[in-house]
Amino acid sequence: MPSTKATYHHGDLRAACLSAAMELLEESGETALSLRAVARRAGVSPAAPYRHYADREALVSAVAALGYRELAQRLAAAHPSPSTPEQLTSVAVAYVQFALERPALFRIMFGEPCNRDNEERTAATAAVTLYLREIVARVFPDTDAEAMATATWALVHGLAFLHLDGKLDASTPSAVADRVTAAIHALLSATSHSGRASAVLPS
Amino acid sequence: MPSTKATYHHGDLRAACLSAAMELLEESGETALSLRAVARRAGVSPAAPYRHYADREALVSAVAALGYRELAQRLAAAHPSPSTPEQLTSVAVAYVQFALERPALFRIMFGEPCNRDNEERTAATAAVTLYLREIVARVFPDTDAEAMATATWALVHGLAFLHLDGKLDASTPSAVADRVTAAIHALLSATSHSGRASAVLPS
DNA sequence: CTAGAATGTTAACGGCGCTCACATTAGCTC
DNA sequence: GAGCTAATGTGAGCGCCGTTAACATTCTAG
Repeated sequence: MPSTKATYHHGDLRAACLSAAMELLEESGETALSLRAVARRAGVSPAAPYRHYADREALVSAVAALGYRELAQRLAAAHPSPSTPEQLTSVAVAYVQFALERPALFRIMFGEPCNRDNEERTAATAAVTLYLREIVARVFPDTDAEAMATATWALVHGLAFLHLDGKLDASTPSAVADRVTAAIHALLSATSHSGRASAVLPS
Repeated sequence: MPSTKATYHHGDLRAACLSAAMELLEESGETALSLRAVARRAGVSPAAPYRHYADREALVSAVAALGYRELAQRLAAAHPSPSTPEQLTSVAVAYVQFALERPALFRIMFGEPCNRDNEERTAATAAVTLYLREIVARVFPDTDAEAMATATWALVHGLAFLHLDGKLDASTPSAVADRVTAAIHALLSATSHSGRASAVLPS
């Protein structure tokens, strides 16, 4: 018998709402997250979550924060501490795959008009930023770390969104991986050739 | 007296809905587009738009398509036919500024789970894709045009979204422009293995 | 002129976010 | 343990939303 049930008080509804929300996001591919659905899933009345989350935005921010942590895990799993462009590329592929495998979560993390002053959320994104900057500084030691980190994040983030929106074909994971790799490679090799804009060098 | 009013039939409700939607998007910075609000703005009953749009998605797609056209105009205004990295950068800045000046529209264009098979929408994005590839092929003649076009679009698109979501500071337009420029230059001057990163672009 | 297509209105359904009054319980104090 | 208080749940209800169905008005073709 589950000790957390059959009682008027739920036990830990706050956490239960969070995992219910995660479940719903995994199941229903693209539909928006509804507080009432979360309450239903948690086996609780529609008003109950409001004891733990000020409003829908608060729940969404908590979900997003959790999403950032899971994304960080996923990236670290792709490569613990990349130090070459190839390794960085594998991290980039992992980023895009995360977005494609969990589109609803990714959209909540980045797609919604967000609450800037939610501390949990900003803290989680700050962690991602830091992690990324560290990696970039290691892979490209002789560049402006901040600008380079911004650029790579934006590049990868943009690739994720364009695939997510169907602007780029995302039918098979390997095709996506190839495209991401090709895009990064193209950008990184652009300079050596176009150091002077008018110089057309043989490839 | 306005000839288009005071009659039972509206005249051109389809177009009126579109422009009403645009107005609402400009006014209410970030709130979602509601079909009922559009109907109110057009001075018509809540059910009337359904004679011209199958559902909310259809209206949203039409708005998005119009947004793509306006974005294309805006990019062309930044530079009619860029052929150097600097000129391309100015187009990139225009892209990000468009996103920041019209966040609600931009979110509708890219942020919503979109209807892949809406022809108007796909046609408009195809136009953007083509335009971009053409530019990129001109600026970087000796690279794989498709990969490079994908990469630059993703980079710029990612920059736009990260600013939009507050992941990057977007308080002043000039700061944004500087960051975009710096990011692009950082990427273009980053050479992985072949070392020399200091070969910056001719200014 | 008239029939029917096109385009509008009104009313209604269910789902949503959210609030308020109320019920139940947990935990602290004595 | 008994009793008070705060925390946490329920239920009813508000207004908004998307959407549909039945009905009204107007345009247009024959």
